Amino acid sequence: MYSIGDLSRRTGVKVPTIRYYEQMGLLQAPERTQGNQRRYGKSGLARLGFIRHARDLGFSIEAISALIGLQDHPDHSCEPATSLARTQLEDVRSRIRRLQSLEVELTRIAEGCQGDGRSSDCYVLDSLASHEFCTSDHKGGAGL
Amino acid sequence: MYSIGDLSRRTGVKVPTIRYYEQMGLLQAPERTQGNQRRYGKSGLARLGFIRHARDLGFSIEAISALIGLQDHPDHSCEPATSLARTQLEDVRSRIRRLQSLEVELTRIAEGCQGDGRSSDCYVLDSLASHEFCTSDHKGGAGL
DNA sequence: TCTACTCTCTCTAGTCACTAGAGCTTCAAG
DNA sequence: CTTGAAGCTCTAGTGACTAGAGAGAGTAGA
Repeated sequence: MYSIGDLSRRTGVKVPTIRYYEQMGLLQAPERTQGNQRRYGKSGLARLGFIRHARDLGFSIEAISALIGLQDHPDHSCEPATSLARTQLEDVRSRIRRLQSLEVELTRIAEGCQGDGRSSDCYVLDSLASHEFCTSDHKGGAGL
Repeated sequence: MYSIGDLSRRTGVKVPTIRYYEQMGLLQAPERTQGNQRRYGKSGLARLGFIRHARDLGFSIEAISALIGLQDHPDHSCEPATSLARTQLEDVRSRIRRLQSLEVELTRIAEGCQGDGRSSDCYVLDSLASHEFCTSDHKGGAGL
Protein backbone atom coordinates (compact mmCIF):
# COMPACT_ATOMS: atom_id res chain seq x y z
CA MET A 1 0.00 0.00 0.00
CA TYR A 2 1.28 3.42 -0.97
CA SER A 3 0.54 6.76 0.65
CA ILE A 4 -0.06 9.73 -1.61
CA GLY A 5 3.52 10.85 -0.93
CA ASP A 6 4.89 7.45 -2.02
CA LEU A 7 2.95 7.73 -5.27
CA SER A 8 4.29 11.20 -5.76
CA ARG A 9 7.90 10.10 -5.30
CA ARG A 10 7.48 7.09 -7.59
CA THR A 11 5.80 8.93 -10.45
CA GLY A 12 7.12 12.47 -10.10
CA VAL A 13 3.59 13.85 -9.92
CA LYS A 14 3.14 16.36 -7.11
CA VAL A 15 0.83 15.52 -4.23
CA PRO A 16 -1.75 18.29 -4.88
CA THR A 17 -1.78 17.28 -8.54
CA ILE A 18 -2.66 13.70 -7.60
CA ARG A 19 -5.58 14.95 -5.56
CA TYR A 20 -6.56 17.16 -8.48
CA TYR A 21 -6.58 14.17 -10.83
CA GLU A 22 -8.82 12.33 -8.40
CA GLN A 23 -11.17 15.29 -8.29
CA MET A 24 -11.24 15.38 -12.10
CA GLY A 25 -12.18 11.71 -12.20
CA LEU A 26 -8.94 10.51 -13.83
CA LEU A 27 -7.89 8.58 -10.78
CA GLN A 28 -10.33 6.42 -8.83
CA ALA A 29 -10.80 7.49 -5.22
CA PRO A 30 -8.64 5.02 -3.28
CA GLU A 31 -9.22 3.32 0.03
CA ARG A 32 -8.68 5.37 3.15
CA THR A 33 -7.08 4.60 6.49
CA GLN A 34 -9.13 5.00 9.65
CA GLY A 35 -7.56 8.45 9.89
CA ASN A 36 -8.89 9.35 6.41
CA GLN A 37 -5.60 9.18 4.54
CA ARG A 38 -5.43 7.79 0.99
CA ARG A 39 -3.86 4.37 0.43
CA TYR A 40 -3.15 3.16 -3.09
CA GLY A 41 -2.42 -0.27 -4.51
CA LYS A 42 -0.43 -1.31 -7.60
CA SER A 43 -3.26 -0.38 -9.92
CA GLY A 44 -3.37 3.20 -8.61
CA LEU A 45 0.35 3.49 -9.21
CA ALA A 46 0.01 2.12 -12.73
CA ARG A 47 -2.84 4.41 -13.63
CA LEU A 48 -1.03 7.46 -12.34
CA GLY A 49 1.99 6.42 -14.41
CA PHE A 50 -0.27 6.24 -17.46
CA ILE A 51 -1.68 9.69 -16.78
CA ARG A 52 1.75 11.16 -16.23
CA HIS A 53 3.07 9.74 -19.46
CA ALA A 54 0.08 10.91 -21.46
CA ARG A 55 0.33 14.43 -19.95
CA ASP A 56 4.03 14.51 -20.83
CA LEU A 57 3.00 13.75 -24.38
CA GLY A 58 0.67 16.74 -24.31
CA PHE A 59 -2.67 14.94 -24.11
CA SER A 60 -5.36 17.02 -22.40
CA ILE A 61 -7.10 15.83 -19.27
CA GLU A 62 -10.19 15.29 -21.40
CA ALA A 63 -8.33 13.14 -23.91
CA ILE A 64 -6.79 11.12 -21.10
CA SER A 65 -10.25 10.58 -19.66
CA ALA A 66 -11.29 9.13 -23.00
CA LEU A 67 -8.21 6.90 -23.16
CA ILE A 68 -8.90 5.61 -19.67
CA GLY A 69 -12.46 4.86 -20.67
CA LEU A 70 -11.04 2.70 -23.47
CA GLN A 71 -8.76 0.84 -21.10
CA ASP A 72 -11.70 0.10 -18.88
CA HIS A 73 -13.70 -1.37 -21.77
CA PRO A 74 -11.13 -3.60 -23.46
CA ASP A 75 -13.78 -5.36 -25.51
CA HIS A 76 -14.24 -2.29 -27.69
CA SER A 77 -12.23 -1.36 -30.73
CA CYS A 78 -9.09 0.61 -30.08
CA GLU A 79 -9.64 2.75 -33.14
CA PRO A 80 -10.55 5.79 -30.98
CA ALA A 81 -7.24 5.53 -29.13
CA THR A 82 -5.28 5.51 -32.35
CA SER A 83 -7.33 8.41 -33.60
CA LEU A 84 -6.60 10.41 -30.44
CA ALA A 85 -2.90 9.69 -30.85
CA ARG A 86 -2.99 10.84 -34.47
CA THR A 87 -4.82 14.04 -33.55
CA GLN A 88 -2.22 14.68 -30.90
CA LEU A 89 0.57 14.08 -33.38
CA GLU A 90 -0.96 16.49 -35.87
CA ASP A 91 -1.23 19.08 -33.13
CA VAL A 92 2.41 18.65 -32.14
CA ARG A 93 3.52 18.95 -35.77
CA SER A 94 1.57 22.15 -36.31
CA ARG A 95 3.03 23.66 -33.16
CA ILE A 96 6.50 22.83 -34.38
CA ARG A 97 5.84 24.53 -37.71
CA ARG A 98 4.53 27.66 -36.03
CA LEU A 99 7.40 27.80 -33.58
CA GLN A 100 9.92 27.41 -36.37
CA SER A 101 8.51 30.43 -38.13
CA LEU A 102 8.70 32.38 -34.87
CA GLU A 103 12.29 31.24 -34.52
CA VAL A 104 13.17 32.71 -37.88
CA GLU A 105 11.73 36.06 -37.04
CA LEU A 106 13.05 36.22 -33.50
CA THR A 107 16.52 35.36 -34.73
CA ARG A 108 16.33 38.20 -37.21
CA ILE A 109 15.09 40.57 -34.51
CA ALA A 110 17.53 39.52 -31.80
CA GLU A 111 20.51 39.68 -34.13
CA GLY A 112 19.52 42.92 -35.81
CA CYS A 113 20.48 44.95 -32.79
CA GLN A 114 23.60 44.58 -30.72
CA GLY A 115 22.02 46.20 -27.69
CA ASP A 116 24.43 49.11 -27.76
CA GLY A 117 22.13 51.81 -29.09
CA ARG A 118 19.45 53.96 -27.53
CA SER A 119 15.97 52.52 -27.47
CA SER A 120 14.75 55.39 -29.61
CA ASP A 121 16.25 53.56 -32.57
CA CYS A 122 16.25 50.01 -31.28
CA TYR A 123 15.75 47.41 -33.99
CA VAL A 124 13.89 45.08 -31.61
CA LEU A 125 11.28 47.69 -30.76
CA ASP A 126 10.93 48.79 -34.38
CA SER A 127 10.46 45.22 -35.48
CA LEU A 128 7.77 44.61 -32.92
CA ALA A 129 6.01 47.82 -33.83
CA SER A 130 5.50 46.67 -37.38
CA HIS A 131 4.87 43.44 -39.13
CA GLU A 132 6.04 44.61 -42.50
CA PHE A 133 9.59 43.26 -42.26
CA CYS A 134 8.44 39.75 -41.43
CA THR A 135 9.51 37.20 -43.97
CA SER A 136 6.95 34.64 -42.93
CA ASP A 137 3.45 34.87 -41.65
CA HIS A 138 3.38 33.89 -38.02
CA LYS A 139 -0.02 35.26 -37.20
CA GLY A 140 -2.75 33.40 -35.41
CA GLY A 141 -1.93 33.77 -31.75
CA ALA A 142 0.83 32.00 -29.93
CA GLY A 143 -1.18 29.25 -28.32
CA LEU A 144 1.86 27.04 -28.59
CA MET B 1 -11.04 58.47 -33.99
CA TYR B 2 -11.63 54.76 -33.73
CA SER B 3 -14.20 52.92 -31.66
CA ILE B 4 -13.10 49.77 -29.88
CA GLY B 5 -14.73 47.74 -32.63
CA ASP B 6 -12.77 49.62 -35.32
CA LEU B 7 -9.55 48.82 -33.46
CA SER B 8 -10.59 45.22 -33.21
CA ARG B 9 -11.25 44.92 -36.95
CA ARG B 10 -7.99 46.68 -37.86
CA THR B 11 -5.73 44.65 -35.58
CA GLY B 12 -7.54 41.35 -35.30
CA VAL B 13 -7.60 41.62 -31.51
CA LYS B 14 -11.00 40.83 -30.03
CA VAL B 15 -12.93 43.56 -28.27
CA PRO B 16 -12.89 42.01 -24.78
CA THR B 17 -9.17 41.37 -25.20
CA ILE B 18 -8.58 45.06 -25.89
CA ARG B 19 -10.39 45.95 -22.69
CA TYR B 20 -8.35 43.30 -20.91
CA TYR B 21 -5.10 44.85 -22.16
CA GLU B 22 -6.25 48.21 -20.87
CA GLN B 23 -7.02 46.67 -17.50
CA MET B 24 -3.55 45.08 -17.42
CA GLY B 25 -1.97 48.45 -18.10
CA LEU B 26 -0.62 47.56 -21.56
CA LEU B 27 -2.88 50.01 -23.29
CA GLN B 28 -3.44 53.52 -21.98
CA ALA B 29 -7.06 54.29 -21.09
CA PRO B 30 -8.32 56.30 -24.08
CA GLU B 31 -10.65 59.27 -24.24
CA ARG B 32 -14.35 58.59 -23.85
CA THR B 33 -17.38 59.98 -25.62
CA GLN B 34 -20.08 61.72 -23.60
CA GLY B 35 -21.80 58.35 -23.55
CA ASN B 36 -18.72 56.70 -21.98
CA GLN B 37 -17.53 54.81 -25.06
CA ARG B 38 -13.82 54.47 -25.80
CA ARG B 39 -12.36 56.49 -28.68
CA TYR B 40 -8.80 55.82 -29.86
CA GLY B 41 -6.37 57.81 -31.99
CA LYS B 42 -3.52 56.66 -34.23
CA SER B 43 -1.24 56.05 -31.27
CA GLY B 44 -3.70 53.66 -29.67
CA LEU B 45 -3.93 51.75 -32.91
CA ALA B 46 -0.15 51.59 -33.22
CA ARG B 47 0.34 50.42 -29.68
CA LEU B 48 -2.26 47.71 -30.03
CA GLY B 49 -0.51 46.56 -33.20
CA PHE B 50 2.74 46.36 -31.26
CA ILE B 51 1.10 44.30 -28.51
CA ARG B 52 -0.52 42.02 -31.03
CA HIS B 53 2.72 41.38 -32.83
CA ALA B 54 4.63 40.74 -29.63
CA ARG B 55 1.93 38.34 -28.38
CA ASP B 56 2.06 36.50 -31.71
CA LEU B 57 5.76 36.08 -31.12
CA GLY B 58 5.03 34.50 -27.76
CA PHE B 59 6.06 37.37 -25.47
CA SER B 60 4.20 37.35 -22.16
CA ILE B 61 2.08 40.27 -21.04
CA GLU B 62 4.77 40.99 -18.46
CA ALA B 63 7.53 41.07 -21.07
CA ILE B 64 5.43 43.31 -23.29
CA SER B 65 4.92 45.67 -20.37
CA ALA B 66 8.68 45.90 -20.06
CA LEU B 67 9.11 46.53 -23.80
CA ILE B 68 6.50 49.28 -23.68
CA GLY B 69 8.32 50.84 -20.76
CA LEU B 70 11.42 50.96 -22.96
CA GLN B 71 9.53 52.60 -25.80
CA ASP B 72 8.29 55.24 -23.42
CA HIS B 73 11.82 56.04 -22.23
CA PRO B 74 13.74 56.21 -25.49
CA ASP B 75 16.73 57.85 -23.80
CA HIS B 76 17.68 54.59 -22.14
CA SER B 77 19.78 51.82 -23.60
CA CYS B 78 17.91 49.26 -25.65
CA GLU B 79 20.00 46.43 -24.26
CA PRO B 80 17.08 45.15 -22.15
CA ALA B 81 14.91 44.86 -25.25
CA THR B 82 17.53 42.81 -27.04
CA SER B 83 17.95 40.67 -23.98
CA LEU B 84 14.20 40.03 -23.80
CA ALA B 85 14.19 39.04 -27.46
CA ARG B 86 17.09 36.63 -26.91
CA THR B 87 15.39 35.06 -23.91
CA GLN B 88 12.27 34.63 -25.99
CA LEU B 89 14.28 33.04 -28.78
CA GLU B 90 15.91 30.60 -26.39
CA ASP B 91 12.50 29.68 -25.06
CA VAL B 92 11.13 29.06 -28.54
CA ARG B 93 14.13 26.89 -29.43
CA SER B 94 13.78 24.75 -26.35
CA ARG B 95 10.08 24.26 -27.03
CA ILE B 96 10.90 23.13 -30.53
CA ARG B 97 13.40 20.58 -29.24
CA ARG B 98 10.91 19.19 -26.75
CA LEU B 99 8.13 19.02 -29.30
CA GLN B 100 10.37 17.23 -31.76
CA SER B 101 11.08 14.53 -29.24
CA LEU B 102 7.34 14.19 -28.62
CA GLU B 103 6.82 13.94 -32.34
CA VAL B 104 9.16 10.98 -32.57
CA GLU B 105 7.37 9.11 -29.85
CA LEU B 106 3.87 9.96 -30.99
CA THR B 107 4.70 8.86 -34.51
CA ARG B 108 5.91 5.55 -33.17
CA ILE B 109 2.77 5.18 -31.08
CA ALA B 110 0.29 6.27 -33.73
CA GLU B 111 1.83 4.07 -36.40
CA GLY B 112 2.28 1.04 -34.17
CA CYS B 113 -1.41 0.26 -34.23
CA GLN B 114 -3.67 0.26 -37.23
CA GLY B 115 -6.73 0.80 -35.09
CA ASP B 116 -8.24 -2.52 -36.10
CA GLY B 117 -7.66 -4.49 -32.93
CA ARG B 118 -9.44 -4.62 -29.60
CA SER B 119 -8.32 -2.13 -27.01
CA SER B 120 -7.27 -4.98 -24.73
CA ASP B 121 -4.13 -5.23 -26.84
CA CYS B 122 -3.96 -1.74 -28.30
CA TYR B 123 -0.44 -0.53 -28.92
CA VAL B 124 -1.37 3.08 -28.16
CA LEU B 125 -2.69 2.23 -24.72
CA ASP B 126 0.24 -0.07 -23.97
CA SER B 127 2.68 2.61 -25.00
CA LEU B 128 1.05 5.17 -22.78
CA ALA B 129 0.96 2.75 -19.86
CA SER B 130 4.71 2.42 -19.88
CA HIS B 131 7.64 4.61 -20.61
CA GLU B 132 10.06 1.78 -21.21
CA PHE B 133 9.74 1.71 -24.99
CA CYS B 134 10.52 5.38 -25.39
CA THR B 135 13.62 6.03 -27.39
CA SER B 136 14.09 9.53 -26.07
CA ASP B 137 13.44 11.17 -22.76
CA HIS B 138 10.53 13.55 -23.11
CA LYS B 139 9.86 14.04 -19.42
CA GLY B 140 9.39 17.33 -17.72
CA GLY B 141 5.79 18.24 -18.30
CA ALA B 142 4.32 19.43 -21.54
CA GLY B 143 4.26 23.13 -20.84
CA LEU B 144 4.71 23.71 -24.52
C1' DT C 1 -38.17 62.67 -34.78
C1' DC C 2 -38.91 57.93 -34.22
C1' DT C 3 -37.59 53.34 -34.59
C1' DA C 4 -34.74 49.52 -35.13
C1' DC C 5 -30.58 47.60 -34.74
C1' DT C 6 -25.90 47.20 -33.80
C1' DC C 7 -22.31 48.44 -30.80
C1' DT C 8 -20.52 49.30 -26.37
C1' DC C 9 -20.59 49.52 -21.36
C1' DT C 10 -19.53 47.13 -16.65
C1' DC C 11 -19.44 43.20 -13.99
C1' DT C 12 -19.09 38.46 -12.84
C1' DA C 13 -17.71 34.00 -13.72
C1' DG C 14 -15.60 30.33 -16.47
C1' DT C 15 -11.53 28.14 -18.99
C1' DC C 16 -7.11 24.76 -18.25
C1' DA C 17 -4.03 22.42 -15.42
C1' DC C 18 -2.41 23.10 -11.89
C1' DT C 19 -0.16 25.71 -7.45
C1' DA C 20 -0.12 27.99 -2.88
C1' DG C 21 -1.59 28.67 1.61
C1' DA C 22 -4.31 28.32 5.99
C1' DG C 23 -5.51 25.67 9.65
C1' DC C 24 -6.18 21.36 11.17
C1' DT C 25 -5.39 16.02 12.00
C1' DT C 26 -2.78 11.64 11.54
C1' DC C 27 1.14 8.76 11.19
C1' DA C 28 5.56 6.78 12.36
C1' DA C 29 10.07 6.93 14.50
C1' DG C 30 12.57 7.27 18.66
C1' DC D 1 4.56 9.77 24.72
C1' DT D 2 6.47 13.21 22.12
C1' DT D 3 7.80 15.32 18.04
C1' DG D 4 7.89 16.48 13.38
C1' DA D 5 6.81 15.18 8.85
C1' DA D 6 3.08 14.08 6.09
C1' DG D 7 -1.62 14.17 5.28
C1' DC D 8 -6.44 16.27 5.21
C1' DT D 9 -10.05 19.89 3.24
C1' DC D 10 -11.07 24.19 1.54
C1' DT D 11 -10.40 28.47 -0.76
C1' DA D 12 -8.13 31.35 -3.82
C1' DG D 13 -4.60 32.51 -7.32
C1' DT D 14 -2.07 31.87 -11.89
C1' DG D 15 -2.06 33.60 -17.30
C1' DA D 16 -4.41 35.23 -20.99
C1' DC D 17 -8.15 35.44 -22.22
C1' DT D 18 -13.54 34.20 -23.24
C1' DA D 19 -18.58 34.18 -22.37
C1' DG D 20 -22.74 35.98 -20.81
C1' DA D 21 -26.10 39.14 -18.51
C1' DG D 22 -28.37 43.24 -18.54
C1' DA D 23 -28.17 47.87 -19.50
C1' DG D 24 -27.07 52.22 -22.16
C1' DA D 25 -25.20 54.66 -26.62
C1' DG D 26 -24.71 55.46 -31.44
C1' DT D 27 -26.43 55.50 -36.16
C1' DA D 28 -29.05 54.67 -40.52
C1' DG D 29 -33.31 54.79 -42.64
C1' DA D 30 -38.53 56.04 -42.63
